[in-house]
Amino acid sequence: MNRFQSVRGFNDILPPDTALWQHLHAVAARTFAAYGYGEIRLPLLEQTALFARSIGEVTDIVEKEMFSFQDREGDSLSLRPEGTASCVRAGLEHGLLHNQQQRLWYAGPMFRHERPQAGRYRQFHQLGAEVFGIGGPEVDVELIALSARLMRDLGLRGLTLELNSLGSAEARAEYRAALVAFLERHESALDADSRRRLHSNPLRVLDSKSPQTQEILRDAPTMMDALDAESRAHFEALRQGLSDLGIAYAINPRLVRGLDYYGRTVFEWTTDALGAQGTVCAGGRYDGLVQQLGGTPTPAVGWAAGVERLILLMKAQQATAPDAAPHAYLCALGEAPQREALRLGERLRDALPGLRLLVNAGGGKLAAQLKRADRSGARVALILGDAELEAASVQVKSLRAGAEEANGPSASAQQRLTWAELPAQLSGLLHA
RNA sequence: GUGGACGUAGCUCAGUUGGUUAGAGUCCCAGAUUGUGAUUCUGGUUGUCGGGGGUUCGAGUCCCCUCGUCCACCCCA
Repeated sequence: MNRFQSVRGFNDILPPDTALWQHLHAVAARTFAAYGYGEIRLPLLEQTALFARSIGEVTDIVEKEMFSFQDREGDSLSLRPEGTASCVRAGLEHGLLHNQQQRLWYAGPMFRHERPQAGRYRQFHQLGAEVFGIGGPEVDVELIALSARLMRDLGLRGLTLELNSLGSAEARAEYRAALVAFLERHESALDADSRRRLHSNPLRVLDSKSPQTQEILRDAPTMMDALDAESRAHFEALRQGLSDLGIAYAINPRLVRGLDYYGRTVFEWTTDALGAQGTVCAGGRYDGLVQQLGGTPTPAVGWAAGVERLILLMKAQQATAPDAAPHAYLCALGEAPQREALRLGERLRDALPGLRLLVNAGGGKLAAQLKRADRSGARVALILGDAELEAASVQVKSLRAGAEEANGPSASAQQRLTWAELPAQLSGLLHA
């Protein structure tokens, strides 16, 4: 028997995990709304050239990680590896960026052909925010504050905010030259990966994990020292703004980005609870990208968070999602009661919006039904047999007797109610 | 892409130096007890031992290939 398997790195998300995902999205939507951000929904497929132009031709993402293919017309298309490029493209295409300020957020799957690992998948999900048309450091502060609130409201703890500035394009070019000159003097002592990056993407040498390379970097020039006056002022204002809001941060002069479009502010929320995939949310300023994609110069900042990693952290820290178990479980004994149970169920749902009612559809003995009711997490079982049907009533039996049992053998509460009395009794469950 | 560990019932795992018909717990189902759900007892279902090939009289166990998971590198959210 040759059963199908899901494609490597493309995962199913099942209950009860989906409850965590729903909770995360609900909290995110609420948080973005609290800051006046509008949701933008973008396609999964774009022209390959869009990503090559925005992310950078020589980045690993574009060189070897995109799912690219030719469609029937021979156009080269790619599944999006990130959201910012599409967001800018859509903004330009619909005039959203024309002399305007925009606060946008998005959520959805992204695709990168990497070797899967915990917290790293080929289809993964990001939650992102982008602000266009505001160049001042206050927006950087706002975006970081938003991300901080989001993670706090998800119940996450122990995250570190790292901060750096990559300066203006000119300052960065000068710094890059200085860094390359420095590293070339120590080239023979660098690890192989760093030697390879020395000429393709020298800034990435800064976050090399090789201890030997980090040793050499101790004496390397830093971007901080090379900052242009304007970027320096921007960075100072950002630091001040974060302090004003009581948001703690650590300056990490080695913090760089893998995507080419970033400049000035860059930041990352990291954790040590997730092994090698410790970055949970990252972003920065990318004032040059809109122009690079054919628009007029437009300042922009944004960040993206890895949903799988947030979920992993929520689980590790036992963050809880709101209880989604049914409030009540309706057991029906026999044919006529079973038909009536479906009708009664509809009436109860009409009467009590928000009620989570599971009607047993499988039939079976009462003992078995009660067992299922118990397992479902419901707080009460409603029992409908022929006798009850006759009297237009049900027996209401409370489950979840764990607390009672601790206090000794108490007969669990059971009472008989008419259908008319039910809604009033059950409404208490909605607010318990 | 590189290196390493690991794949045995739905889940967690045991399976001795290769040796009959592959096991436990849990879950699920049925029955008994019970107060109609917990508990207890009895019985039952479930596996091409990830897949393919090889060595052998004989492979879950050894070898090769392959797929998958995990860890680190790499990359990044």
